Amino acid sequence: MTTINDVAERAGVSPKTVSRVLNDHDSVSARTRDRVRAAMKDLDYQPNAVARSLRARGSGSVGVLMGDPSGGYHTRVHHALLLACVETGRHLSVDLSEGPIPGWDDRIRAFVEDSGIREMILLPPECDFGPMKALMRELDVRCVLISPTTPDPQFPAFAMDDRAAAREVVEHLFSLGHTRIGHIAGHPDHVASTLRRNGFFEAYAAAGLPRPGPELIVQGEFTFKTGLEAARRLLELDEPPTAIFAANDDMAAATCMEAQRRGLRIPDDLSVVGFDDAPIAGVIWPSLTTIRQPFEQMALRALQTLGAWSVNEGAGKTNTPFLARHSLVVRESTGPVRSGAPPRRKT
Amino acid sequence: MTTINDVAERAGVSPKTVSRVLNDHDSVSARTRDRVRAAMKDLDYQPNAVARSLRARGSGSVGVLMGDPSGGYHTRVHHALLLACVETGRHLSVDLSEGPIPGWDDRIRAFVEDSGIREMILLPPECDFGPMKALMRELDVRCVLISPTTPDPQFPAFAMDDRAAAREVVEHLFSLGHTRIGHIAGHPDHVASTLRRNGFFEAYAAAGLPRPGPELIVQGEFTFKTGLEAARRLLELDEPPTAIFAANDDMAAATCMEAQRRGLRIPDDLSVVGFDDAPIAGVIWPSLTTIRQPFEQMALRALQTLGAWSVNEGAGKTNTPFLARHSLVVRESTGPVRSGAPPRRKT
DNA sequence: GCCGCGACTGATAGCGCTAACTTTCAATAT
DNA sequence: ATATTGAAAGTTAGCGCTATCAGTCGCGGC
Repeated sequence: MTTINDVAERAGVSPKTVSRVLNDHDSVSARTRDRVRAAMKDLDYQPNAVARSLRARGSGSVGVLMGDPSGGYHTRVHHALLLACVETGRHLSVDLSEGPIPGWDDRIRAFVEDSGIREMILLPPECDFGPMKALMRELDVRCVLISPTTPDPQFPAFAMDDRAAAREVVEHLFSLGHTRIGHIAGHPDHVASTLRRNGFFEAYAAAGLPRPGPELIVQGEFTFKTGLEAARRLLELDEPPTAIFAANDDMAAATCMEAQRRGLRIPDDLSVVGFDDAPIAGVIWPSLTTIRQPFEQMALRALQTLGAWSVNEGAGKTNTPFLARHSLVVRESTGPVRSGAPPRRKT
Repeated sequence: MTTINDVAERAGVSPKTVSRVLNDHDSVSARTRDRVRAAMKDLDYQPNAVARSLRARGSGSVGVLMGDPSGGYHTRVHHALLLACVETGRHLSVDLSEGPIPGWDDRIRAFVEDSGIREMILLPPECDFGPMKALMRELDVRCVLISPTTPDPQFPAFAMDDRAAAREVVEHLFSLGHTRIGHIAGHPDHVASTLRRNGFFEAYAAAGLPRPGPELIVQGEFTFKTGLEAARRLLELDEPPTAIFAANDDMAAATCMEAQRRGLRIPDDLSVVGFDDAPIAGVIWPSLTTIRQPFEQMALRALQTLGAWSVNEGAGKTNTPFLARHSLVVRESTGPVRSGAPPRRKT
């Protein structure tokens, strides 16, 4: 292993000067700098990040806490974070978060100290957990929040605009001629559910159409099973909707399955839209029209914010999260409303 | 921040003695040890892992490379690894692996050196990538392989017994009275596909039943879409199978959807079995009977092997991977064969 | 011609921890 | 009682890097 001393010796300068070159510090004459650079290249020198961390009291890694990945949400954020880390030249340290079980704080403390973490990304649900945020402040770890339920003036936050996205979904369906649209709402405990439902209504209001009746709004819980039941209720209405907007992809997939079980063809007899662009959306048949959450953008902005922290201490901390730009992904599950013959029904 | 010196001073001993207590080294008298322990507790002392890493030339973190998570495979391994890390008191550093693009080796090198990684888990497809393994040896990083296609005598490997698992699936179906079973094979490039199909045949041989004809074996590619097409071909046979064993859960889910579209009820008219216990398996309706891959066990054994490396240098390196114990998860998609009326068909 | 100034560089001392070596000292052997 | 142990503790010297402070050197102003 070549050290800074080897480089110094070869370049005929002191180690400190090499260090200066490494960090673009102070004033180093062009000639010396070139000589040092050459020596580094000759010796194939790689600065030892661990030694640096010791001095600097903190590695260049960002920490992130991951919970149960089955929802797919964490997985996608995780991937986006990895991409963002590549972009910003960092590395990612991951620890398991198992909720506020006894001793959770000691584990986090150990995680932060062992990994030399000075920056952390907090995802749901940790980003809304007060004691966690307090611990971060105590450990003097810079934090950003991703999709918090309630923003915190102490930390910058990044989220997407659920309301606007839902509105776009409905406008897309309007443009295909649908006006009788059912909505399968998400779990009542999640703000996202409310925002998406509000967006749904808002689109109607903006288009000057009458607000859909309560029979067209069915409560789900983000799961496939509740989606199945909700779809059943919508499709058994005397006047069933020609399109269904589910608050996530699992429920949308369930809707497709239930509809197909009843002999309806998608999108000819029924259009279906999901939300999230979860893996299932691209994989089932017909593939789902859905909203792609802008994970990549949120992750990149989050890391950039952390990087710029020292420069403008406290900038970006605000009550309103930065809203990243989502996109509507139109796939096979939506099509023009079939005028004329009403959808075949089959009990 | 309290250091080892603070503890030493408080306990009235030298720093080295504190270090000895910390690492259970050498001989320290019980009285001194207790005194040091007390001092550590009093001062709420946490050893600085970064400083340790500097001396020890390597942190306590394990590295893992993650690719595209959409298949769900990486996600589940990742979660299992986190659990195993908690168990073995380690931390996980993750980097993105984007295949052999130019400069991949420099990135890996930087990852290993920046994070002070001396241990690494190689997942598919990296675990079969020769240059990657060569780089690991060059960097003197201890590696274990998870589910390699071809084992490598240089590194311990952990996998599951695909053949035996497939056989169990078929035996489960036998026990429900099914004898005419269709198989949707996986992507021909994956060994797992071959192993699972071999297990399928083996069960017939072991039961003394005639080997199923070629019309009952349909090639898929592990995707939902190919599963749909394969299921269609099986269900349109003149004498359709009463059960279908798909080589993964996506294709099994597709089979369910296709069957339901044709008016077949699951499991009354058709039993379906998947493989992997992917998230989709528990989420769709009916939930899938499937094989649970023993990720947790593989991950734990992998980390334990890394931990025991120094003790018995080279132990565990063998040509045959350690086979972790899978399990058959019986859910709602399998049931006894309906004797009497043949399944209703609907074109 | 000497002083002082600024640009550049080097010696030194750690960051917190541990390995190798040395010292201390009580218990035993002679 | 003295030599001989060896367990128990301390001393010293770094791991690789960087901050502090103290130089060195050339150059213009008085």
